[in-house]
Amino acid sequence: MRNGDAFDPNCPTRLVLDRIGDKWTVLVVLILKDGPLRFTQLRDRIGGITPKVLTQTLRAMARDGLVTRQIYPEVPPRVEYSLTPLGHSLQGPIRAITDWAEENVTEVMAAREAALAE
Amino acid sequence: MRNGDAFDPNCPTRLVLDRIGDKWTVLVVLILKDGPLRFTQLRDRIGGITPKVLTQTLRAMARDGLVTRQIYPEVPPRVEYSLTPLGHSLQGPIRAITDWAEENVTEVMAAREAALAE
DNA sequence: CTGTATCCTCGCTGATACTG
DNA sequence: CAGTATCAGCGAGGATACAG
Repeated sequence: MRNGDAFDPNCPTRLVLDRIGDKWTVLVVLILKDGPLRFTQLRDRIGGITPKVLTQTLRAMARDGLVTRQIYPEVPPRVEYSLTPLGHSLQGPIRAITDWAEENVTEVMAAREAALAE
Repeated sequence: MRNGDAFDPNCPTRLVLDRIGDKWTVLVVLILKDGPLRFTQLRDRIGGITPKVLTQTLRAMARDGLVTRQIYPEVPPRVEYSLTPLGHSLQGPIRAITDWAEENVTEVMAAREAALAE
């Protein structure tokens, strides 16, 4: 099972890995962690993301129960996205990664330099 | 900086995220954690990976200092791959993810079911 | 404001075959 | 045994324009 976890798309590990591997998803989690934001706010904060891709990302996250989509029937229309408790809990694993990254980035970069020198 | 971490390819977080998002890299770490293996052994254990992709994965990991490539000048040739201490330490973040996945998979799956029902 | 609808390109993956 | 070479195909992702 440990061996097969990348081949079964239904494997929990694979599932989470695919989401965490997506840079937009990680960014959304980090940006939404302080409170709900509207579509345009998200877009501006992230910067460089097209509306299509942002929509895709948010839809996927909503499907998986990571964010909720709150629609206010006003004019002009307003939609707010916020993290669910599940989405908030994702910060744990993400933190583990960013911490590791900050701790070891110098070593990784050094390895790359060394590889280039060859 | 927290906002920009996905756009700068040199950002440590982005760097690690890209590697962890790659299913083959994660598998290699998990499989090599008990000791060195040869190219063919890795291929057989992983199953379903082509030599080209396995080579690409191992080269990338070697560049980043995650694995070492030990060549024994024998006939027939023998090459062993093993995790560096840095590679071993990657198990921490990976564990954080797999743990989260196993803990929350039911909730995620439930959210998906609910989304489908709509 | 909050998205959809197209189109297009690019990189990655896998299949297959071949070499030192 | 341990790769390299080559090619084809697919799908994600971005640019742009438009709609409710």
